[in-house]
Amino acid sequence: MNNDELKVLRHSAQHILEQAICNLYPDVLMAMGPATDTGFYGDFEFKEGQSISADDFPKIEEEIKRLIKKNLSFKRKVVSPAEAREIFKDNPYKLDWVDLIEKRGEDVSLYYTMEGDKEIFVDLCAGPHIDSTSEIKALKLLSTAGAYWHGNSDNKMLTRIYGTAFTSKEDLKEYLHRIEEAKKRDHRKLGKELDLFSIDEYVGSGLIMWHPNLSVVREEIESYWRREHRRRGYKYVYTPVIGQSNLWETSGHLDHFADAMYPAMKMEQKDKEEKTTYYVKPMNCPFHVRIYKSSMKSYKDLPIRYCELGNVYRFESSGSLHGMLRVRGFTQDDAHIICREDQFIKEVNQILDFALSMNKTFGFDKLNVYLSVRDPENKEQKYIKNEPVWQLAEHTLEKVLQDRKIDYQKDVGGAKFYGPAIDLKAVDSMGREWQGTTIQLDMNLPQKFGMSYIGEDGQEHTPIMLHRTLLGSMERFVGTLIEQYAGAFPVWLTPVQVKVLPISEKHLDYAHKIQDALLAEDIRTETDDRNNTINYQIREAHKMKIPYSIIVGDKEIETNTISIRDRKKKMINNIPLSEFMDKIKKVISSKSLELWED
RNA sequence: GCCAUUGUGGCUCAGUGGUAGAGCACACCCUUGGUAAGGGUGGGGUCGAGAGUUCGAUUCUCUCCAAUGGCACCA
Repeated sequence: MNNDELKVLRHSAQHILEQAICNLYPDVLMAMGPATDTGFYGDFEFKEGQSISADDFPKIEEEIKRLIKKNLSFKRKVVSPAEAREIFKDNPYKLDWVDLIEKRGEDVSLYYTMEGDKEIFVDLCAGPHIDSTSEIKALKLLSTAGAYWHGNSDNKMLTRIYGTAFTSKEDLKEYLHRIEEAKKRDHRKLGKELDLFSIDEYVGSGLIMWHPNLSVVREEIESYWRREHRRRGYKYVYTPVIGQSNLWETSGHLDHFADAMYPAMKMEQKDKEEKTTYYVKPMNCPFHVRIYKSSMKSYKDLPIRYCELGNVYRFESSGSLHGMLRVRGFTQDDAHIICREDQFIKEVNQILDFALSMNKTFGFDKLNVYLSVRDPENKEQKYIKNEPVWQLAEHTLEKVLQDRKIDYQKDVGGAKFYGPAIDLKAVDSMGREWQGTTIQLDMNLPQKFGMSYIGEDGQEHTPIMLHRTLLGSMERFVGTLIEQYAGAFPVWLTPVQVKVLPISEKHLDYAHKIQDALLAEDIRTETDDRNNTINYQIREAHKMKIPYSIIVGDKEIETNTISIRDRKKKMINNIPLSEFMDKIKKVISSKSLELWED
């Protein structure tokens, strides 16, 4: 059965869910429910005071099974809007749908659930459906959630029930198994197990503390990042974490981004003369603009590429926080490129190349590409006004993608308040998307701050400005990286590259000798000098996903060699240290994703 | 922010209207062990915070905080 057929099956399963719910809870109002890539869901409005949770699933599943066993079929019937309104006169959600369908000029189709030739249930539905519910061999309800009607937070919140269905019990079992496996890769779980990071209630939600282990990973990424930027003509800058209110007024952040900013710090009590207000920065751009403006620029100076690992803080809504992937304080691998109009397309292409190569180094070779454009319904409040420039900007970015023949989707409403963007998103262990790379055209700051350069003609011109991040933020990127590798980092990134395990205490001196020799070559090495059995030490090293364990005992000392067991359980006995050293150095310098190079 | 669920030693989790337990981790002792847990002893928790009901609350109720799954937001 292919995916489309499976979707039809699940859509039919969803109808059965609705019917089961209506049988068990006669006062319920069904709103809507589609099939998804992995299952289906249904949105319901339960009677005031009535709620539903996973505890109710067995009862509902039993009712669903009872219905499925009847070998029900589905019958399509096209009716007039008026007829549909009569049938669903007590259900405002269905009436809402009828209005919508009528407005679109589509047929209003109903699907009757049939027991033999008896109509036992009806729903508004475009179809299609399976021939008989007997095709549904396995069905499971998975979770409940709240969801707004039409996805709009001004509307009422409904109760959503998620479930999935398959054509065989084995497929369902395999699916559930896959979810369990994916959960093991969760960076929050691995973050604890591998002692990588923590979020502390005392410090605050969404604020990450990087433990020593993960700090090593970050340090390696950052030095790689710096080197690559230097090679591509970027200049590093450092800017403050706070800035005065006039900076944020001019930039437009207080008009368009204030919701996400930490509240103002007012200094009037400290000094009655000076009533300055400061804000913690949610973005680095205004600072880079001020650096640009600190001196007169010629057309010959452009493009200028300022880059910074900039710490920004945003007060993200409590419900959106998620481990390291959505946080309130983060370090963007930010850069601003200020260029002439004739340089702009080339710069965008260079950034795209840079982003793809950077992501590839870390094993992200497939990322979902989005062109983020304005939401046409919400143009007025959400975005700065300048219709012709918006259109040109969106068109130009789209053309870059088209010329490169990159597959992309449009993210309508995904544009920043100051301009459209090209966004690359990675997928986490549970299939959720997280944006890393973003390339944004800024149509706001050059004008707002009066940025200029002197052209060949001796006149002042306004430059074009691009914002971009390649990794997104260190937090989000490393979070997805943990999941990508399931905690087993490639050797060049991994916190402890080698663990030396002495068989007994009398081999400790030799173990330290090996450790010192490796440390002298900048290979991150530790010795397990706790008084434990070798089995125990191996187990510990393996649990911590350390790439190479070096085991030393009498045999190794006698022959002046080492024995290795890697984290994939491969064993190499009694080789000279120098031989191993050559190999690991090669693996590190090539940033290999493997443990051994040929 | 909204809906639902959850919150017990560092971690994973059991448990009860009469102020708490297990395993792992940790400390000490014994053991000196060759490729995924050697043995013993011990320390450690105002049961997320506050209020209420009760003779008595970790257990019941309410509020708050945090986490989880979604939705909304953001990017």
